Amino acid sequence: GDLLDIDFLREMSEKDNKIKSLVDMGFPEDEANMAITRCGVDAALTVLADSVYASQAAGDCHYGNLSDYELGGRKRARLMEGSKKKRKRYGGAAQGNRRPLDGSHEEPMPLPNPMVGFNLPNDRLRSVTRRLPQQAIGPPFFYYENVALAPKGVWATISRFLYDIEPEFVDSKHLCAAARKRGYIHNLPIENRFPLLPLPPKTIFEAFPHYKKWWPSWDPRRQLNCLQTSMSSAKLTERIQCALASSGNPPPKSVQKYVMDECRKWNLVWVGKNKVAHLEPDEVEYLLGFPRDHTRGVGKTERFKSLGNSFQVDTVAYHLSVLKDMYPNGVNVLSLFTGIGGGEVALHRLGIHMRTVVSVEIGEVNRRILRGWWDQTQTGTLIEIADVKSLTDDRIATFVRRFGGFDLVIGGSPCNNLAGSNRHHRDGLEGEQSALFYHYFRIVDAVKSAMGRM
DNA sequence: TGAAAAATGAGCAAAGGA
DNA sequence: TCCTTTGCTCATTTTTCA
Repeated sequence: GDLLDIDFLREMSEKDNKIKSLVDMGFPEDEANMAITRCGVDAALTVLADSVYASQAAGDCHYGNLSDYELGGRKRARLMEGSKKKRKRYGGAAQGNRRPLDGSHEEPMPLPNPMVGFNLPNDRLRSVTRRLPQQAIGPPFFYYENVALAPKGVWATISRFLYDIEPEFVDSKHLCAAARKRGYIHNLPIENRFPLLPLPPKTIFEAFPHYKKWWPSWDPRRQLNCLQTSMSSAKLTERIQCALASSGNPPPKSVQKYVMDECRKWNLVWVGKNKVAHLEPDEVEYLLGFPRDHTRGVGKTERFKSLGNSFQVDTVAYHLSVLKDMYPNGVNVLSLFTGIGGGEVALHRLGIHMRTVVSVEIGEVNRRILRGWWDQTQTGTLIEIADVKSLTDDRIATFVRRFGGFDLVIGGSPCNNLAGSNRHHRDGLEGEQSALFYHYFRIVDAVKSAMGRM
């Protein structure tokens, strides 16, 4: 009796959680409920989401808020088709299978080595050609970004929702002095890209010549690791200084290993005899391609957090450069999860005029930073929205009518639940913040269909 | 082919400071 | 009191190396 009750309660709370997640993804509650009834409470969220779409495509959702989720006839067929095709290709279990179709059952998405994307500046040799799937071709152009090293299956799911486009994985260490392994899914042409000038320094010493003075010969680093959202404490600097001071020169291998491990983990640089320190905010701004003092005026910790979450501007600008010739009169941009405006800075540095930017960003500090930069550098219109969930399909249609459509939908959705350094809630694409990816998809699709009606 | 090393947009509670 | 900083958490995946 007790066991049964516990099982029952577990199932109920599991069901509540799944419904909440699906609602967070932008599905109506009753359709989420139906999908769970069809597929079972243990089905993975991706399966449930597919099921809702398949059901909508089949036209059997005679209830619920149709207007928000209405899809054109062609698109319905496409979504259902894609759903079937994928199920076959991935050899996944049919809906209703009690075993969840989680990442472990997805087709692997191998990361390229070296991680150079489709091509790099001044490297025509390695350039590849690609054919976009028919349903991926714009308008609008869109550009999506997230961490490359996500849990298994995440990129397969993201790619499946974003019209089966193959991700472009790029490590920004090929364009600047710091690593940044990211995946980009976009429907932009990849021929005739050009980089921002001047080309950024690609080594630590080129970026910060004065560090050469104290750099020991046994520290082989020439580039930095990924710039993250938090910095090491002063105590670590002290511990390293003590360890080095109480050993010879050069220090024994064991001390070298301890120091190098910490230096790599925290991106420490040599600023004095036996003295390492973390980077300063203006150095991170520089490495990421932002103008000096872009994030100035907020607390140091806030600056590191916002910068750690942002684009590497040179990398993104290289991909966006193809827009310059296409839009000599400027672009209308829908910017989701804008952060401190890496995409906007990239367009500006490319010399692409932004007539309008509709920006969605939850962080008040980030909105303030973007507004400050915009008012100083731009002549176009900036509309700031806080919550992606409040950007309904109706509002999107209104914006599309008002501005004559969006030329670019750009954004990187939250990586909190995907990032390797998250020890607490690395729950994948279904995690609380990372599930906002589904809003990115919803909004791109809403822009697509609103523009199709123009 | 396997084990070990390295890398990674993080998050929490508690201490510290204005 | 509220906000910022610090120490600790020890996961997952890919790459390197024997």
